[in-house]
Amino acid sequence: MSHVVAREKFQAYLASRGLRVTNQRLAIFAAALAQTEHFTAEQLLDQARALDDSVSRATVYRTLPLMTACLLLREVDIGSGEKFYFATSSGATEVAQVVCVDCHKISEINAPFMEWYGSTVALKLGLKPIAQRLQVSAQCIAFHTSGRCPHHRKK
Amino acid sequence: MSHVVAREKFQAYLASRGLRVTNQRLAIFAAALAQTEHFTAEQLLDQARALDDSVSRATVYRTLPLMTACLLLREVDIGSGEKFYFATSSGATEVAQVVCVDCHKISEINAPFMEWYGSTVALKLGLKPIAQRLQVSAQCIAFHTSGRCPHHRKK
DNA sequence: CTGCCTGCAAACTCTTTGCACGAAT
DNA sequence: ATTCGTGCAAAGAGTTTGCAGGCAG
Repeated sequence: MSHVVAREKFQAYLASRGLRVTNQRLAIFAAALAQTEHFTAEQLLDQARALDDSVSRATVYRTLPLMTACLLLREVDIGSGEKFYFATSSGATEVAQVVCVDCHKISEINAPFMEWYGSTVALKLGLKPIAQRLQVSAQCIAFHTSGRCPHHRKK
Repeated sequence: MSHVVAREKFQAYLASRGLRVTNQRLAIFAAALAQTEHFTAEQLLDQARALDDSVSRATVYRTLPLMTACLLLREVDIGSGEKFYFATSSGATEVAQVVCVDCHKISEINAPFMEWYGSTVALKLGLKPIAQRLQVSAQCIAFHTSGRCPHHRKK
């Protein structure tokens, strides 16, 4: 989805809810879409401040739910204490995450029959499936052989 | 796995690590295995205190990793802020969780090909798969039709 | 103008940790 | 005796929220 189309989608969502289009929300939106990897609220705050230094942490936390609600962002919780976010790419509706146990880098992959699986299994239990998530923990081959991961992060 | 077998497994694990078998650890162990649903650290603290009122919150948090390390408990993170635990039932190695979006009740189901899926997908990316988790969010049928869920929890 | 938005800082939740006492081996 | 375990309370991390002033519509 192009940046322009995404921005229209965001503004349309705000308008439909009677919410205002502020500079802070636009800066956070732009920073979020500019990321090439999964990011945390704190990382987004840094990036958004580079565009508009008046952006506060509170507004980032208040804007993230808006962007996930209109499907511009996907929230990913890998159980590490902090949540990650990533721009919803083109039409990929069924994705799973692969998390490197060493550097914690998150990759997304298509997971074709995940939805079918959730439906089958939930219906068997008398439930109406809403969503499903699949996460795979793995080691980079590089890490497995050399003991070091090429994408090491600080934390 | 019977209670007795499980306790032997726990004690063997402690012994193998040079850790001591204390009344508090045994109370926490017994309380954990007595649960019929997924539980939080706080709920376990209450139950363990019913068996031994000297058990502290810190010891619960220090004992949970021991019980998960020796595979007596499974840790389940549904992204709600707090972690849940559940006794590892008989031989079920491949399980997925179904979480009711209304009451947040967690059910476990067999997920036969989950491991195969993780392996396939991770290898395709040049990764060595370690573990995978699949979670399905769903509505109880009762909730879907009547708007109320039979297992409503307070929080 | 009106009422939603914002930044700030304090509050909150869950979990971890430092310390001095206590108990298992 | 030694050494590990424990309770307590404070610290920590991430996120949410109350409030008074600010800005979009």
